[in-house]
Amino acid sequence: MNIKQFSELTQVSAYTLRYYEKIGLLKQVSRSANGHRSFSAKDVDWVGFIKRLKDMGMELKKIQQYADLREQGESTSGQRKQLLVEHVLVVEKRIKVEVSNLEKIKQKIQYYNEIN
Amino acid sequence: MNIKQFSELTQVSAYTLRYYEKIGLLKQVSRSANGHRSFSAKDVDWVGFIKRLKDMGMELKKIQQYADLREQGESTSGQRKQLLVEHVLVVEKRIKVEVSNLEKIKQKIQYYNEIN
DNA sequence: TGTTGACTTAGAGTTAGCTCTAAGTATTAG
DNA sequence: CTAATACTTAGAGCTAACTCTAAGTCAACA
Repeated sequence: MNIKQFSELTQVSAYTLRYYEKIGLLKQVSRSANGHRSFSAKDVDWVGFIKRLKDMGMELKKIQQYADLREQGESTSGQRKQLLVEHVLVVEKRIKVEVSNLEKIKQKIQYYNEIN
Repeated sequence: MNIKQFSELTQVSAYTLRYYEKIGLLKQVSRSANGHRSFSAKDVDWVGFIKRLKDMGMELKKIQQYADLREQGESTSGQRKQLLVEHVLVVEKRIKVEVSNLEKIKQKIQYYNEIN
């Protein structure tokens, strides 16, 4: 699959895909005879996972660490798990803050309702 | 209260406070005889509110709109309420996504637990 | 009296994460 | 054969939200 098709499938722009490769998020992307990138189904999964981590607010640098570990093979699965466990804690904390912010803002809205 | 004291109280740097004034988040900050900014208790509340909106992921541009309405007086309270109501929906949606992301990532962690 | 330190302004620099441009090569369609 | 299209690279440009610098004013203290 060339970069255009892959871009459409993953909903990540070709610019961004090249950038991800440059910063080490996408490793060893294979090339066809003419030197063009050739993406696999595995790459689709991996980019999907990157997107999820990003959506959870993980910085690209952290994701890159995960990518490095992943490249080193099975022996690093404990470390990768650890990265995820830590980030889960971050997100759980964040959700709590968001819920509490919501409460406060809803009180303010309630106040606006009362003055009208 | 001068900018240094206000900065410490609100935990917002003096740089950022001047920037907020420049982009219209802080309106009509009063000045003392020597031309220095002089902040009030009301300003403390307002910056606290800005911080909460920011923490809820509201962009400074949106907060600026709120600040504009606020400056125009009581007659705009309906519009300000509307801004908040809309943002509450955004945050509620976001929380749902985060909860679902958490679930997926926890499954992955579970998988890591099983292979060890 | 001089120097320290808090303030003022306009505008430049920083960071993350893209997004785009320029210049060039290779394949495909008419 | 020519034109359009898809790709390649290095590196510049963009946006949000700061963060800092430079140059200057002014009050207080030794």
